Amino acid sequence: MEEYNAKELEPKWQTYWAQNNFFKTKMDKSREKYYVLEMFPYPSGKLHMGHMRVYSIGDVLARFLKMRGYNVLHPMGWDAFGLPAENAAIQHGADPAEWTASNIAAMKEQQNALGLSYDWDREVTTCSPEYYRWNQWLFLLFYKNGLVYKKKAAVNWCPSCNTVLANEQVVDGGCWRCGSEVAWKELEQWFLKITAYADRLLDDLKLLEGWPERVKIMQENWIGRSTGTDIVFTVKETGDELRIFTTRPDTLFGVTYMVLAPEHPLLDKLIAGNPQEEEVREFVRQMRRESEITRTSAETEKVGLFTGAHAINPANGEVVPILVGNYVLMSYGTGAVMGVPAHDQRDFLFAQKYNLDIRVVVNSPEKDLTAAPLTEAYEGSGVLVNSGKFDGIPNEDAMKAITDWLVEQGKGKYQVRYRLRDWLISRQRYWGTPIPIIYCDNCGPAAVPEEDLPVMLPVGLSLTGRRSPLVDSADFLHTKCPRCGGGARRETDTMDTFFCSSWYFMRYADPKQDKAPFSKEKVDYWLPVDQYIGGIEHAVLHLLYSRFFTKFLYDQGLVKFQEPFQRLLAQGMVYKDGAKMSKSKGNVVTPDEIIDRYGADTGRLFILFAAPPEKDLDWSERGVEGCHRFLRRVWRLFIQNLDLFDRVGKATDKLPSLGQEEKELQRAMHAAIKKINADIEERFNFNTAISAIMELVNAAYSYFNETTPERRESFSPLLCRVLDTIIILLAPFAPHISEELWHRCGHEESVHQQKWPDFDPRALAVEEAEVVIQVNGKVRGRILVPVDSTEDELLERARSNERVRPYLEEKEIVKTITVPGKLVNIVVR
RNA sequence: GCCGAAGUGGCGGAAUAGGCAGACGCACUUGACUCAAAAUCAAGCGGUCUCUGAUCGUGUGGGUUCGAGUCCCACCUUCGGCACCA
Repeated sequence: MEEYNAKELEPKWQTYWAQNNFFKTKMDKSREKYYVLEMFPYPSGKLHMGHMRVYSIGDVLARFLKMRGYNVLHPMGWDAFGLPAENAAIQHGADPAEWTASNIAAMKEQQNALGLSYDWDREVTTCSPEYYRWNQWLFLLFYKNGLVYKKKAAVNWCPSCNTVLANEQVVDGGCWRCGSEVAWKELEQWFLKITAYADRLLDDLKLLEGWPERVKIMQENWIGRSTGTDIVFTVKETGDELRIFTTRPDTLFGVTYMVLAPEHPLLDKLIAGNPQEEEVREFVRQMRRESEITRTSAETEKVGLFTGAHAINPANGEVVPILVGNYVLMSYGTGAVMGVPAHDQRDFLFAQKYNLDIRVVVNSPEKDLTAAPLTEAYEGSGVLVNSGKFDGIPNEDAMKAITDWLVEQGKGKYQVRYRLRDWLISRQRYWGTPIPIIYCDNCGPAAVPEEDLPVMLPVGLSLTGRRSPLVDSADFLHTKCPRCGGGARRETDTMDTFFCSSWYFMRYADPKQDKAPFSKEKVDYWLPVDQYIGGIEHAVLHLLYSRFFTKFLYDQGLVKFQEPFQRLLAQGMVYKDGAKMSKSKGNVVTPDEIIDRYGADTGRLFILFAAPPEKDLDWSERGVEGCHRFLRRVWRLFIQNLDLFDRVGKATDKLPSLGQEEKELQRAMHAAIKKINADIEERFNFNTAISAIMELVNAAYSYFNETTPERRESFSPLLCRVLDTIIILLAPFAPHISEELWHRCGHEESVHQQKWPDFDPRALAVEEAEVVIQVNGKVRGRILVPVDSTEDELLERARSNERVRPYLEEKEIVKTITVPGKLVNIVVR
């Protein structure tokens, strides 16, 4: 018998699909669309198992939905700007553009070898001028709307990548890409005002019903909204206003000191001429050397220094010392805080250390806190004391009462603050989208006029690794001022690559458009993405930025949707031997190896069968072999029974009425269809969908073992239907073997163009069902009963069952519970 | 410390609305075929015991219920996120 040979048949069908333009997608307003998207990769040149997993998931969905009748958009592209290309250039003298292009070609070949159903006509490559031109266009749109600004700020600097990083790109104090410890640098940088959208980014998380809860919570934490009050204190010595933010305005009368961030603008003036001046200056210098990350880590001890100045509490006129402290951040709130040691544990420890006053202003309902010195801060609720006219008010009410009172006097206002900071988008690197800004000594910074876009990234520069070659490229640097026409120079910073990936999913709708980023009509039809699939590592990077872009484009009237991704699937990681695959551990298995040894179908099947998509997966060579064995088993089932298919059409009209075995097989088929539909559509549980196909194949084998060839021949139309259905059900998971067997069975057109089957509830209906009999909740017997039995009949049969009877003897039946068609429970005493 | 997810056979995992715990697969055991092996096919496969049956069993301890892997309370362990955000 002919053996299953994946190596031979897989390339054959890949070519067939490509030549017949199987995966080309056209806009068709008469049909319902479905947009399936996997996060596009960085073209590193090599596909790893994580890629294989995410693409396999997406491909099953795309193929399944296509067979369900949707007009499916399933594109692929390249997040092609970024550091590795540039580093390869520095280390091996490669040309970043060529290096990237050859990596793309290599990866695309691997993707095609996996049998992925992409519409390659829509391929998007972010490092091509046709794409990054629209990055620049969008940058200018943000700029015109006041959402891009340049400011000098202390920013995260990765010494190894030689560039700045956004807050989201600092992970545990290190660079997200290379892990190097991030330093602190004062630089003038471009920022995107994502904080202007903080509220909407937070509130609209509620709309994302198809997102995993954990991702939404991560974004919520990252945005970190707190509502409170801004309160204005007065500096006693200078009369300056000192503004702080607090979420506990009810404790205002308990303030015993104030603390400023080392970078606070008032500090210089406050210490001038004081005995503490030099000491404070030294402290500030020291703080500026440390990054915000190390300075504010939980392990770092709080340090404070008296400035010599004092503040006047607007509530009671009290004079309290002003300190400077390492733990106060200039980048959050106003860069200054009030200290209430009695009601904040951090303040309490700080006050103990520096011997500052501790005054109770919220009394505990359980214990009078004013009686003895506190041993820890009281952060709970209670009634106000030592708070003038607010004494006796519950502290929750006092928050509003005190704030209202401050507002009346012009000493405060309600305020909402966020942990989220503006997105730093400039990078001091070469391989990225040039920021379209021109600096003129006479006119200042100016936007590059739209008709001059794209600002081309020059090629053929030599890269030294010391600094961006754009800085040294006279051709690039020197230009004319768009306002006065005089000599001017270009911005040499490029954009963070996350800028590119924040809208690429819209470009797929209209990838060749050269008048705009995309045509409204096409984006209106295809977007939003119905199902997005990717790694959890982008929970607050790409996924937050893309939501921000979408909301901005919505405000500009360019798109009609406010959220880019309807449903999100965060797929788990691929492990082997309990550890992440890595070269150093020597536990790497590559998609290439698997395709070579077993074929793409086996690899896809294993990766989908071994675990549900959102869970981590442990790679198992034995498991892969098991899946390969299953495909061979399917292969044999068909190849050995091809003669059945020859008879189709001849005997259809005189099919004898079905025997018990045929009915069972038919029921097994409909049960499998029902389960698989639910598993794919509602739950993404591909692992159980595949096990349902296995069960159906097992049922078919059982039938073939139990019946004679003559009998099978007389039922061949039914058997053909069952076998056809097996191929169709298998097609999204293992597309090549399915196509091969489909054609071998005598079909002309592709299996992937078949209509997906629906189950027939009538075929699923059974005449008799097995019912479990319990006595006091324990299974004591099973009976086969007609499904239309009444409750009384059921009970009677249960009671008289010989296995059950002994448990009922000399007992009183207290109660019975029946679940129709399933179970009877008799409660006895 | 705070927030979240998870904990089921030797292993990956299943049990979708509180109703037969362990589907499907792997590994293993036995048998058939074979000179033999591989492949394939068939059967078995949670623990314990007095083994045609009984009993225990879903991280631990309690609870709700006729009935709990599933719901509630407390705890343990593992993983992930946040971590002086005022």
